[in-house]
Amino acid sequence: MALTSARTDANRAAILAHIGAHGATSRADLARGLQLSPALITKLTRDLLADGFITEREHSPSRGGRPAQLLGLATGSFGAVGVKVAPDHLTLVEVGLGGAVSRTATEPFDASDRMALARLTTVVKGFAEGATHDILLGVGVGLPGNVLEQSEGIVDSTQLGWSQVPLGSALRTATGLPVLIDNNVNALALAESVFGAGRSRENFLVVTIGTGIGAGIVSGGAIVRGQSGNAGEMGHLPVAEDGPECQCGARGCLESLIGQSALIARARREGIIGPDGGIAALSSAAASGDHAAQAVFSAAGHLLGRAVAGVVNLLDPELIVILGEGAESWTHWALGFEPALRGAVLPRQRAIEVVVEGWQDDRWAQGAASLVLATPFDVEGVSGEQGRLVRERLIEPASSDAP
Amino acid sequence: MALTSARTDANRAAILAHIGAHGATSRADLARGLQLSPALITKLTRDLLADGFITEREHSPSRGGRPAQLLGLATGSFGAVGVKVAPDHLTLVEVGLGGAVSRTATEPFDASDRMALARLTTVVKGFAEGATHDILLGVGVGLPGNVLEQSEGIVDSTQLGWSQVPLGSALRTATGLPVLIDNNVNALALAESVFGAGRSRENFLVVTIGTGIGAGIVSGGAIVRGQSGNAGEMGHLPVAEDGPECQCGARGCLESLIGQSALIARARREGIIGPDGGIAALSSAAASGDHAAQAVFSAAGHLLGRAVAGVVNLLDPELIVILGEGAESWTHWALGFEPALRGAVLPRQRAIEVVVEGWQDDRWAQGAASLVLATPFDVEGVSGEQGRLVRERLIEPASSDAP
DNA sequence: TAGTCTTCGTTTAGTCGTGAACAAAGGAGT
DNA sequence: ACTCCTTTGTTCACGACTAAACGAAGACTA
Repeated sequence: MALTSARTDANRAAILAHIGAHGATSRADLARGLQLSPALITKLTRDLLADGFITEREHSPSRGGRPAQLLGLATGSFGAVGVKVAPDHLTLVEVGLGGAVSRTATEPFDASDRMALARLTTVVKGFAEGATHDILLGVGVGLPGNVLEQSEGIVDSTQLGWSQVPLGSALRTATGLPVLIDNNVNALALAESVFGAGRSRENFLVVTIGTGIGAGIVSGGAIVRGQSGNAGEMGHLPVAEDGPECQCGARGCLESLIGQSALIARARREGIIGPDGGIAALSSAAASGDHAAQAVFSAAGHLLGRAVAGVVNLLDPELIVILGEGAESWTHWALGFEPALRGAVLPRQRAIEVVVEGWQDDRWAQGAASLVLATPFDVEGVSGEQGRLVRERLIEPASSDAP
Repeated sequence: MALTSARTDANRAAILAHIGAHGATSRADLARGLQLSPALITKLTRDLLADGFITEREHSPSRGGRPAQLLGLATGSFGAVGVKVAPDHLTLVEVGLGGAVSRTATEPFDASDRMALARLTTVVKGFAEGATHDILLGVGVGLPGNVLEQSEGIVDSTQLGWSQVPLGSALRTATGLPVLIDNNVNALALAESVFGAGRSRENFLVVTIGTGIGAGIVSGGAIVRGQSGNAGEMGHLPVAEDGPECQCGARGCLESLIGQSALIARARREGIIGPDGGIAALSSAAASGDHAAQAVFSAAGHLLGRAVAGVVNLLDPELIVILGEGAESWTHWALGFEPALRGAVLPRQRAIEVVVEGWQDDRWAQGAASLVLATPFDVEGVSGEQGRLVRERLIEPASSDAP
């Protein structure tokens, strides 16, 4: 290893992450993309080349001047693990620096079990040990709940029935890797921001349709977390003055009207599905042309559209990304959603872009992994101690000293 | 002037601004407050002392160690002008670095007049010429509308009937000062963040009750502006499915139900005020005990409370500041607002702090002035070219070269 | 076939900022 | 009085970063 100081060099990490995210890049583009001087890029890339983290590739054709020499990541080097924690299963992925998924796994899981934490650490440890990348930068975890202490990774989640669970430290000792934990919608928003439809967008909204309705808010390029990390609770926007009582205690919350259980209840009441039928039955009924089933979705879409319109008016985003298990039946949601959104939004926003992402279950896990991959971009060390550890691994992977 | 390079030194400006905002400060506190090393503080304060911008004051009593030497601003130095533009009048203030108002003026104004721009520049120029501070750092303007180009200061405002008005360049040439323009609610939120109830708060909401309903959103210490600077349009949250048609074209917007004209219309319909009565009549009726008038306000408060609850659930702030001409009758609004807010908000937010600020008309103008005073804090040069000019004036006020 | 232009990358000299060690100035216990 | 502790402020050596000048390598022009 070069004799650079042992301290974390954020810019070295930023260069590697940039190349990982954008592919092979010239020094000049790095300087522009990272807002650093060409001089510094020269120095840092020289070190990175000497240390074997990057290699010189072909020259890109000249655009009128000296042709650029591309720099690519040394192959097979860095990866990260992402874990999605759901009440009844775990989804794990391994991704490369560019966000590409190289390996996935799904494991049964019971979050309410007494041994849930032990089970989780075992599964993650086993998965991490089979890594296809030389170096894992860390483990990202997304879960329906919020993180009380980022540094310690203590977690609260009503959906999982967890209270003050020291998930972070448990995973850290089990794997020996830095662990970053966040709300799953925030993780998804981050993934969209770095790799997805939100790339190079500074202000957008990620709306998730699952059992409930969630929102990830990206404003000015940063995820809006709020005071205690609970921002994004779109499901509890009050939309109907005298609506049904919601779990949260209030009346007329969005979720109490168009959450999964509300849709199922209505479908049962109207005899569209049997008294034991679930959301899958309702979806397939709609898919096979049942008008009543389609009406359930489009009515929900209408309400969602009006609610999203309000949020759009409030936050002025340039893009809405719609995602989640519920988006499977989006064609039918859209019938109500589109006119309601366009009709209730302020005139200048009438043409706002809406992207519906095809649903893959490992997407959430990929989002969790991007918690790790995005840390090098964190200027302000939002990710704290664990983020610093990730950056350190990016520079001195194995604490090896000799060259 | 010292032989420091002519380029803008953000940290010098930050030191001056910090002392201005917090009063005389020790070097050690500066280092902590500005997140700079004591070594750098020593160097920079030495220069600032030599240049006569700050002076050494008394020692503060020891707290167990060496007593701190306080540094204060050289008296009578820096100020800024704030202008609030309303359809029918202008409010101007001159404030010191700490935000204290030293001079105010109100001028009649007709925004729809052909000569409005000329009138505005004349008034501002005259006001700036009577400055009580040695050096004016710049002019801040708050108006109901949005700024298309910060650098050029081109302004759109439906409320003022302005389209693409080059307000910034006009004021700049008239006064020779840097000019910063922003939406008035954003300016207010900034003022709250720097000098008001939001000081040292990272996430809060400013709700304004005027002719319409506005919101300023501060998240992570920064003002949420959205893609095109139009964030904060809380008045157009859809709240009633089949509400009256709003100016914006949609149905059931919050503003169409509890905006000033809606309240007046209802009061007239119910005979609380005469067919020519305005909001003042309604307010005084409520103040003098008219139960029907009070009911109008509390019903509006109920709707506002539910809407704010939704925003609180969405953004997870720690504080709500309520402000505006309409807040005069807040005692009656509160009757509906408080239970609606506490009832519709998620349990963990039930005790969220609500601050109602006494109304002074020059508060908006003070907010506008804080656009200028806050620029030194801008790390990322959000305020752009004009912000840079403000910082330059903070360091080399009069372009004088000899010491 | 030069000459000019554009873009890329490197070198050099100097500025900005930090950590660490240290001097200064008081309080508190013995 | 003496020592120990805490906090303040300074000095010094060093790393991070940049601006500016320059060399390199192609395209375009005439």
